[in-house]
Amino acid sequence: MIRIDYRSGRPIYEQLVNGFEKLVLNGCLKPGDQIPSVRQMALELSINPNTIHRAYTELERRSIIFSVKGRGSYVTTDTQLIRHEREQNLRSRLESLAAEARASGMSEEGIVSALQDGYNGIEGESKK
Amino acid sequence: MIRIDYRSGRPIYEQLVNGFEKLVLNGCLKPGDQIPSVRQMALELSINPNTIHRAYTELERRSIIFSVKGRGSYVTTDTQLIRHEREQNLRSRLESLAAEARASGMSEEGIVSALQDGYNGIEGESKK
Amino acid sequence: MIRIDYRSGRPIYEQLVNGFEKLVLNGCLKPGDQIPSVRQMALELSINPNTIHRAYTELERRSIIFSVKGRGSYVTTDTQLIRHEREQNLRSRLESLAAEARASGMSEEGIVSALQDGYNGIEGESKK
Amino acid sequence: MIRIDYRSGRPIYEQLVNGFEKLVLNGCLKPGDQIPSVRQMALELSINPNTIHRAYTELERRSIIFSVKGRGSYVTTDTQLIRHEREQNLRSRLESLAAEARASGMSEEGIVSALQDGYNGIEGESKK
DNA sequence: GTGGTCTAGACCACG
DNA sequence: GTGGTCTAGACCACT
Repeated sequence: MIRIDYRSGRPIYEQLVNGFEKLVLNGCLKPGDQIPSVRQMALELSINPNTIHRAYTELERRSIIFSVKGRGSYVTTDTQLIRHEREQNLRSRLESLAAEARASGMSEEGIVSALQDGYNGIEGESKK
Repeated sequence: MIRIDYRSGRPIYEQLVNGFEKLVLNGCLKPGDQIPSVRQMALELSINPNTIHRAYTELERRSIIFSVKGRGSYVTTDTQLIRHEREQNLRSRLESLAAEARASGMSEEGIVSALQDGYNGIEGESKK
Repeated sequence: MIRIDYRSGRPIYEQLVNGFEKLVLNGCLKPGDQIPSVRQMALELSINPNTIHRAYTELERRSIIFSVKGRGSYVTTDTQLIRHEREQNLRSRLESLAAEARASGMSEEGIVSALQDGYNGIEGESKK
Repeated sequence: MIRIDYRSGRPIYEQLVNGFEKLVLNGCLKPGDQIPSVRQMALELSINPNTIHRAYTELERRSIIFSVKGRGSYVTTDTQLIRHEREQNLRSRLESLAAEARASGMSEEGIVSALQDGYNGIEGESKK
C-alpha cells in the first residue's frame, strides 16, 4: 500500500504521513475506511511500531484519521475536510510549479495557457 | 547521481532515462558535460551494462546526449533544445495538474489564482 | 519476406527496420496486418529474438507498427501517417539524387527535364 | 570490391556488370585503371571464370572497359563517354523515381520542389 | 579504455 | 503462446 524509501533521507514517519494523506486525497482510502493497525503496519513494513504510531498521531492531529481506543484507526468521515485538504494540496502544488516555471524563464501567459489547455481537456500526450 | 527503485516495477532503463533527462533540464548536467561511461555507470549501480546502454541509446535518440565511439557520452550542446524541452516539460506538468484539479472539482479561477500566487512569489510554506 | 545481408556490415536490426518500413510504405504490408511474432521471425531468419525485438521496438517508436502484449505486432492503422511517411521518403530520395546529379555536373534543367519525362510516362527502357 | 548476392535471382554476370559500371561512374575506378584479371576475379569470388568473362565482354561492348590480349582489362580512358554514361544513368534513375513518385500520388510541383531543394543544397537530413 | 552489436537464456505480465 | 525487461558474456571498431 505504501512504500518506504529508506535511502532517501526523509524521515520514515513523514513518508508514512504523506503516503496516507495521498491515499485519502486520492480516494483510494474512503471516509470511514479502517486503516491497518499499528502492529500490523509495523509487521508489514518491518518498521518499529513507535514510528508507525508517530505517523498515526500526526495524521490524527491533522484530522485526516481518527483513532478509537481498542478498535482501531479510521479515515475521517468529514468529507468537507477531505475536499478542503485536497484543494489545499492542489493549490500548493500549483504554486510551487508556477514558481519553478517562473524560475525557468517561462512567461505568465505561457503558464496560464498551458493550465487552461489542461483544464479544458486538450489531451496533449503528457510526457508519461 | 541517480537512484533506482528496484521495487517500483518501472523498468530500470526508463528510470535512468528520466533521471538523466531531469538532471539535464535541471541544469545539474550542463551542455557538453561528459556523463559516466556505460561500464562505470554499470559498476556504480550494479546494473548490467546493456541496461545502461539501452538508456543512453534512448537519451541519444531524444538528442539529450550524444555518444562518440571510443570517447564517451556527452550532454548535448544544443542549449536551444534544452530550453525547449524544459518548457515542454513544465507545460505538460502544468496541464496534467490542471486536469487533476478539474477532476477534483476545483474551479478555473481558483487554479489561476493559485498559479499567480506562486508566480508572484507568495511563499506559502507548502506542506511537503 | 525480408532478406538480411550478413556481410554488409550494416546492423541486422537496422536492415530489419528498413525492410519492414519499405514493405509498409510499399503497400505490401497493409494497415492492420499482423506481422510475424518475434520468435517466429527469429526462427525463420535464424536470428536471435532479441535482435528482432530491437527492430520491432524501433518500428513501434516510429509508429509504423504497434505491439500488443500477449497478442502480437501489427502494422499501424494510421493511413495518414503511412502516406506522409511515403511522401517524406520519396522527397528525401529525390533530394539526394538531385544533390548527386549536381555533384556530377548535371544542369538543373537537365534534371527537371528527366524528371518530367518520368512523371509523364515516357517509358524509356531504363538500363537496370 | 564487388559483392554478389547469390539469392537475389539476378544473374551473376549482370550483377558484375552493374557493379563495375557503378564503380566507374562513381569514380572509384578511374580512367585507365587496370581491373582484376578474369582468373583473379574468379578466384576472389569463387565464381566460374566464364561468368566473369561474360561480364567483361558486356562491359567492353558498352565501351566501359577495354581489354588487351595478354595484358589485361582497363577502364576506358574516354572521360567524355564516362561523363555521358553517368548522366544517362542519373537521368534514368531520376525518371524512374519520378514515375514512382507519381504512382504514389505525389504532385509534379512537390517533386520539382524536392529536387530543387536537393540541388540547391538544403541539407535536410536524408533518411539514411 | 570507449560505445555498438549480437547471442543466449532467464523471468515477468498478458490473454 | 505473445511482447517486454534484464543479465551475462562475446566480439567489433575506434582512439
